[in-house]
Amino acid sequence: MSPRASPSTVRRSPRTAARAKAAPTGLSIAELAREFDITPRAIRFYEDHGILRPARAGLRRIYSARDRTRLKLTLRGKRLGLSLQQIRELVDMYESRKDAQPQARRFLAVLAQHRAALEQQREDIEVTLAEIARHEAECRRLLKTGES
Amino acid sequence: MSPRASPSTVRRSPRTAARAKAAPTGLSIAELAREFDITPRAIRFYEDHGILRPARAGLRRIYSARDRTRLKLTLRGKRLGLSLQQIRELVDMYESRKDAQPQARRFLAVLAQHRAALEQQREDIEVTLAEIARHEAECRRLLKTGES
DNA sequence: GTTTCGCTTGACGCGAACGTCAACCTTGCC
DNA sequence: GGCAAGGTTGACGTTCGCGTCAAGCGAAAC
Repeated sequence: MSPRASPSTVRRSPRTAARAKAAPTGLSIAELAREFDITPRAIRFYEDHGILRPARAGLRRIYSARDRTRLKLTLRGKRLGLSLQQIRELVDMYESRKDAQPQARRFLAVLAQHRAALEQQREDIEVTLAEIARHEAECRRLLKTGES
Repeated sequence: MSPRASPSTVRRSPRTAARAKAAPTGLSIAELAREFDITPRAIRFYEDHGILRPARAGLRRIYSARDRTRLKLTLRGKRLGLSLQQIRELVDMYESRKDAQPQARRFLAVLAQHRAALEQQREDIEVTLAEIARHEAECRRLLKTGES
């Protein structure tokens, strides 16, 4: 495990801490990057693709709790193999008002698709884990019989 | 769902069928491609990266049942987000003799790593599926209350 | 005032995983 | 012999997801 900084352990440099006195809720890009163990470049890249829309103080980006949540969802999506486009669709929907009927119906359709994909993936994982278990057992058996 | 050909439904063109009379076990690249719903180019690409090593009849590639298995593992690995390098490592190990102790130990280490990754991924999937269920319920609730 | 730190916007580079196109070679049928 | 179907090897193009400079800016520290 790489030493990831927990949310409560976001290191602020002296400079940054001083500057953020009046806004304890907003994170700088570097702080956010450290918290999730990614590079600022990646975060800007996600913004370029419409996934994040941080507030600005002049030019500098300020990340809210909402942005943090979206980023968290983004990284989980990546671990599951989704493309940034798909991720954008999903997080947009998660936050969209679902009170309009056509929106809600479309939402349900997309959710159903993703659910199907995820269930397929879970199946793949179960099968692979079972295979791994078999190989591990076989391996250990061979190691034992081979010993003195 | 796209109309995938089942293994028992591998269409052979008249020409190909005639040519394969004497070797019912070997598949041509196009046949294999159809069976798994990928392009021949992809299959050759996997060969370039050491994942497949089909026999040859002259220049033409002939795929055995073993090759089919490796390809199947490959595609499952891809669905799980593995790189072709990782996939090669895995399928090589799956087929390697595990009777030599150092090999077996290394094998166990790699397996443990992959298992950890897969378990993390399964966790991600469970969480996401739960979220999806919540959103679906919410959505349907809103649709109902909104109706007449 | 100037240096420094953290950040900004381009712009180009890159590896992975193929798609696509060109040119050529066999095999088998007419 | 001729022709088409299927296959072969390059070689270059493309998309995705960033990495890596380069040049500049604004606020703080000296």
